Amino acid sequence: MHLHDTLSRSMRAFEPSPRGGPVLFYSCGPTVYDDAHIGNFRSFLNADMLRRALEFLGHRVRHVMNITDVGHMTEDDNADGGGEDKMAVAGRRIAEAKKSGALPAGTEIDPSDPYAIADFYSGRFLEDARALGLKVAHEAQADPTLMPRPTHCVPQMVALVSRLVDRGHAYVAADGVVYFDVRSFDRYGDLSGNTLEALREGEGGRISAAHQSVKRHPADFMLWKPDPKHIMRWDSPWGEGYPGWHLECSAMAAMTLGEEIDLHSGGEDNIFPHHECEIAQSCCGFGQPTFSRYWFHTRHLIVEGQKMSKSKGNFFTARDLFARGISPGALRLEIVRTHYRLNANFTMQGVQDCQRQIDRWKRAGEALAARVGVSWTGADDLGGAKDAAALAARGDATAAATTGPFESALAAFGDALADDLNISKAMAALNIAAAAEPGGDPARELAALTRMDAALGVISRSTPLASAAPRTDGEFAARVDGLLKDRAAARAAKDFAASDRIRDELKSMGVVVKDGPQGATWSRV
RNA sequence: GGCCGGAUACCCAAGUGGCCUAAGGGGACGGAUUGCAAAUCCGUUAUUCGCGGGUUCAAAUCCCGCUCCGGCCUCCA
Repeated sequence: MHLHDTLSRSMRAFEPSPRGGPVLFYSCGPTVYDDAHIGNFRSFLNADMLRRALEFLGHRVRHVMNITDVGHMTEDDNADGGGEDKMAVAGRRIAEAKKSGALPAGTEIDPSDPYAIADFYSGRFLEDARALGLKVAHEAQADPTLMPRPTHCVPQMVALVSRLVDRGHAYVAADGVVYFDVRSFDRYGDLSGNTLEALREGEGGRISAAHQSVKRHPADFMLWKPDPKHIMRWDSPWGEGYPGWHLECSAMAAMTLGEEIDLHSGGEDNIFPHHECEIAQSCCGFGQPTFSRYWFHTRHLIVEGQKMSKSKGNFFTARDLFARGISPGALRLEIVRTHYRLNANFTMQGVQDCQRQIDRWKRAGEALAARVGVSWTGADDLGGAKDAAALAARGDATAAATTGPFESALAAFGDALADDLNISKAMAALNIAAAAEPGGDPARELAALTRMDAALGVISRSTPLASAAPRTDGEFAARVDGLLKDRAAARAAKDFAASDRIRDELKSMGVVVKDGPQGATWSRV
């Protein structure tokens, strides 16, 4: 596999580490003080796609994604943690929602308890993530260590700060805050291309002189801030307080994967300062020359050609879209199909395109499954490869001479994924197979399709969630059935005017009728 | 101001020197099917790759300039 590596700014062949074992992959996950939006999910889903692509190509992967449950400051720009904790802000928002009755029924949450707020939103995040097929979120149900939380790792963070202080890479400033000394690490800036000189200029305009005075260098960043009044705080050798926001990932990556990892992913905005600081902390703290062997960053998502923002009305969380009846599979494909190093343009039209696309693949699979005599709903998130192997085993090995279109597509599909995760090209390979004259052994064909779907992760989630399901309570369904019966009678009597009138009436109820060989079926728009 | 990406048909999106008179999907249009629809199937849909120069036997692909869009420069996926 070839991957673009942010640190070397070049395409590099992905070589497994000589240490052996699975590929060690750490992804920066969400901060749970609000619902994750589709832009957040682009980064998480691209990480998931990379992981699935590696697995398709025969690697074993241990994927860890953190869930940040400490709030961090609204004015982290001060680098010493000014402003208000985001958990406190979220608490106020929840308190208001509670007052106005906007919270979902049955939600019991204490807005003044930051842990409760974090639990509330992390629960919702995990629901969304599992719906969208984030494999790590499924695995974490059996092994929670795969999705670590900083509040459970404070001792490790404190230990890391101690090591940095001991090794002379960190110091306690006059204000009692522990800072990382960026000039003690000569590779600081390598990832982002920033130089200490350029950072000193502070052209971002967010560095205030008052906060800089205590630091040895303006780019020095906070590791621990003593603050006995903070909403979330822990004991430490530097006083009761809270950790710096870059620290958690260095500590948790080391704790869950090791001091040197293979892959690290995040959104492009994480490159600086977050990942730059992680490298400094990890390399200096653990004495490793390399923190992550490859760096994978996803560009941002725009919506309908514009930057996503609440004021423009184009700000979507995953659950907003699920509630509108958009299937998780269609949302996943729309978010993931644009190459990860390009800005993706999310559109409602695109979601629809993706739904139709997935439906075609699904039909092709169902047709094959019918011939094999099995039921099939796409690859399972955890057992996709096993399912495919079992199906292939049912196949007729003696028919090896006639390879069908899906089996033939595997090579091109894999090559496309191996080419820096070229998903569009992989989709084209799959489409060419889906459009081809069916051939080969159906069980092996279905196995091939299942393998490709295990890499894309879309077919099994291509129907809307139950929460968005059409109203099918007895009264409504009985009314629809009654009208359909009338319509069937009218059609039998060739009274098509009456038949169309009833169809219009159903349409006004939000019901679309389809006449099939087995009679009419209906669905909600 | 500095640094970094991008611009391919109505939309999304591959293609990074000859196999490109540009993949794939959606849409639109035409046909089959249908009482009419829906769904499905078949066909058509960029001699051209933001604009202007240049290099080359050969450029969407390389170089220079310009325009526009996006990102980062201590909130952010």
